[in-house]
Amino acid sequence: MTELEQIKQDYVTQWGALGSQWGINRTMAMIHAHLLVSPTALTTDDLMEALSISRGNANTNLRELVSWGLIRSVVMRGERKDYYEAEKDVWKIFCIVARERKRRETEPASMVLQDCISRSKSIKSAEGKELHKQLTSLNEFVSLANNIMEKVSTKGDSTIIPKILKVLN
Amino acid sequence: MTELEQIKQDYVTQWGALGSQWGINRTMAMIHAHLLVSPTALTTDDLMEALSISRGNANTNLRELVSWGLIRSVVMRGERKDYYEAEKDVWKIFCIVARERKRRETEPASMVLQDCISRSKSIKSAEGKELHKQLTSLNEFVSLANNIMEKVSTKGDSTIIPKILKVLN
DNA sequence: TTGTATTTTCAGTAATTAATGAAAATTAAG
DNA sequence: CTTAATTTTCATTAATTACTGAAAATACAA
Repeated sequence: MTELEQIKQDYVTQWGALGSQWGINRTMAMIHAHLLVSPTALTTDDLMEALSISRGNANTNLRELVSWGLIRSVVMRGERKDYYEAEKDVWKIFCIVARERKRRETEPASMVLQDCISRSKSIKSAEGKELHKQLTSLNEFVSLANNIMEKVSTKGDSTIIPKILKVLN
Repeated sequence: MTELEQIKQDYVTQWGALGSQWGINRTMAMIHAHLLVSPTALTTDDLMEALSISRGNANTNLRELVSWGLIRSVVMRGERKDYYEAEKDVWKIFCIVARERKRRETEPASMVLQDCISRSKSIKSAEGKELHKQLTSLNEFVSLANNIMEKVSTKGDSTIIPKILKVLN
């Protein structure tokens, strides 16, 4: 194994280990990492061999990555196998992650809160009013995060971030 | 069970179910949700009873929530039991979440990338140069997210968010 | 200091998620 | 249309995470 291959393998392995901190499974993170640094689109067989995983596992996680929008299927003329490549533009990755975070985290949370807020609205007791107030306050935070991610993920302009950083400084 | 109690229970249960999407376990999310809407600080026994969980489970998750900074232990005069309360200021919650996301997600990811970037720097092949380039690009994205979360979590001023939203619009 | 209250720990169990590998289903080439 | 390549599915197993409950450790009151 060359130094290059060792570096690549370490990167993919460690990236995979971090996956579970991000709420995705290790294999999905490893596949993504591998495709991110691959100069060419790869087949299921390529990935099975590179990562020592089963065909079923590869298939499941490739489909999940496609649903995230982080990778796409590529048609290769003259080939019957599906090829996959990763989205490599870091700005686009950023938007995808923000969008998916919104979809999987802040939107469902806000829906739960809104339901409980509307149900608690008509409760007259002091305790009920306090619950209503607290849930409303919490929903403001969640909606705010939702709003920020919505805006970030729909901005087609990578110059937006320097502007945000300017405000922060 | 009153309507109020039903709403509270639904909120806690559903919040708990969302926890696994956020990378925390269901019980930890439920404890946090319960403390967030509790008018008073609560004991381990209170939580055990309210959420039907074991003492060991309660202890483990309370300690984890304390390490996140989302709850704190409260000294009650004349009481031997530990009481816990949640941080209820939504702006502070926002900062805590940003800080912990940074600590658990973007910082470790950036460390992995930086290590691999420095190791790939001396590789002369075209493939090595391409790997170096792609890892560097990816690290820019991760460092950017890191930077934003650093700034957000250390700003002691809740007026910063309207400014960010203004830039986004 | 003793006894009891309280918290923490941890061996073992339970629950959930991830993965395998072979069969079923689908697709494409001849 | 047939055959083979390829992908998807799914029953089962494996791995990982979460939880229990009792014992150990710690803290506090008398």
